[in-house]
Amino acid sequence: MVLPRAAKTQRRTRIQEEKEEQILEAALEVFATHGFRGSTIDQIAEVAGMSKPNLLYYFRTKEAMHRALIDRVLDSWLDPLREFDAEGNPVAEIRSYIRRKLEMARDFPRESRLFANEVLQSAPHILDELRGPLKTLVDEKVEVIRAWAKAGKIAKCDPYHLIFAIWSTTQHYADFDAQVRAVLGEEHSGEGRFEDAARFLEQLFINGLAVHGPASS
Amino acid sequence: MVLPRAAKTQRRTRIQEEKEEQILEAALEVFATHGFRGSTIDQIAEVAGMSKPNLLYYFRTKEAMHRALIDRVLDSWLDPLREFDAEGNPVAEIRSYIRRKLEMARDFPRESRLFANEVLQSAPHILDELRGPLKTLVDEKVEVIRAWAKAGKIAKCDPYHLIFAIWSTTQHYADFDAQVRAVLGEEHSGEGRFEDAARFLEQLFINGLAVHGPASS
DNA sequence: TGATAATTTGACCGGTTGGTAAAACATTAC
DNA sequence: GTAATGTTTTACCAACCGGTCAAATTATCA
Repeated sequence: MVLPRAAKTQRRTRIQEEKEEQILEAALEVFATHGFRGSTIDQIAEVAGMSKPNLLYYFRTKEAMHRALIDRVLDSWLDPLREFDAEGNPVAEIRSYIRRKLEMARDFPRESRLFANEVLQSAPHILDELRGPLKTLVDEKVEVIRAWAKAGKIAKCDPYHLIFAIWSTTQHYADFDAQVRAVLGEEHSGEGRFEDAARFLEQLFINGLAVHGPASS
Repeated sequence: MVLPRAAKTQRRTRIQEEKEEQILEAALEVFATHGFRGSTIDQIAEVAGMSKPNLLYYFRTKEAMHRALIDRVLDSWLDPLREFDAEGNPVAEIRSYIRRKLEMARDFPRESRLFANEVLQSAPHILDELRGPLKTLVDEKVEVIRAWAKAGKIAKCDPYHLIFAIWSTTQHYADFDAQVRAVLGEEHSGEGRFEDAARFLEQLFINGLAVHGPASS
């Protein structure tokens, strides 16, 4: 036999697991930095520390690498939203959703940029995932938020745009890191900026969604 | 003579103006969609409706095209922030800044994506502009916001992160349009989504920045 | 009109890119 | 040990890419 990926549902070798892991790690690095079209197999091979044909032994095409990477990363990327709990306290839920998203931007910026590159270029490879699993999950959480607003626990608002706002503000620190650093200057670009961002965003969203009843006091 | 760009400060031909315009329009389309590395001169030539060597007659390299495009677009891109007026009413100023940014995302999404692509890939071609003119302008407006907060006209907050939040939430609708459409579904993806977004964002930022003094009312 | 300069094109070049073929090498199973 | 299988490498290819060149074409203007 010569093609491991053709193996008929056979269990994979230890070497296969290790190498595929190595390759996907390198692919994440490169795809996140240059986008799909801007990345070359040679680049990925160099980062992975192996030859190009060796890479192509494990993934038959550049697209296969990209696909495998997306499949692996997408699920964990949606986890923070999944944890969004209908039973919890609305304010606390929103606050901790922002926290989790911001932590992901800090700890997994490459994953964020991988998707950002895709979506920015019209999502040619992940449109189905966006229209399917992502939309389904969002629709579900939108209903939760809508119920909270109806019950007067948070201000009435368009839940879709609330979710977009949380996504964009938090992922901004991963996707547009270069701009954030340039504007803040090197002196404020330490890890402390994530704490500052968290404080600001919590203030913004918590106050922004607080119920301002007709009778203040 | 053979190279128009070498013309010693001579006034440009009508044809030169027209063709350079045509080329930059096409370059915007292509660069915004595929990023610098992902774009090819042939692509731009095809969109511009002329041959590749003809393009290279007006811009000697792909980088020169990109640079010319950035120079032309950057200035107008910063206009909304420039209009931010220290003398105005804080709430009204912030509200109309959000409006203007959202209108730009709606009316000039390609310009937004051009920069997004650059910044996402570590801003290799515009880092100087970010660290120079952009930072200077932001620093200036940060002082305005800080003064407003000190005067008790808006809530105390980190002005840098406020600006980041406005940038990210508004540009989201241009840069991640594919995702927004996928999540909203085709039925809510009409132009009306910008009105919904404007309503939500104004509510979020105005309430989020309202002063909640110890004595309300 | 004709001379001159500006513009456009087709043919081409060297380097890169995604991907292949086949043989060399390593590992595992018996 | 050895045969079968799994892995890696060297050499290679055709297509594409950024860019050049010289010739052909068109616009300008005396």
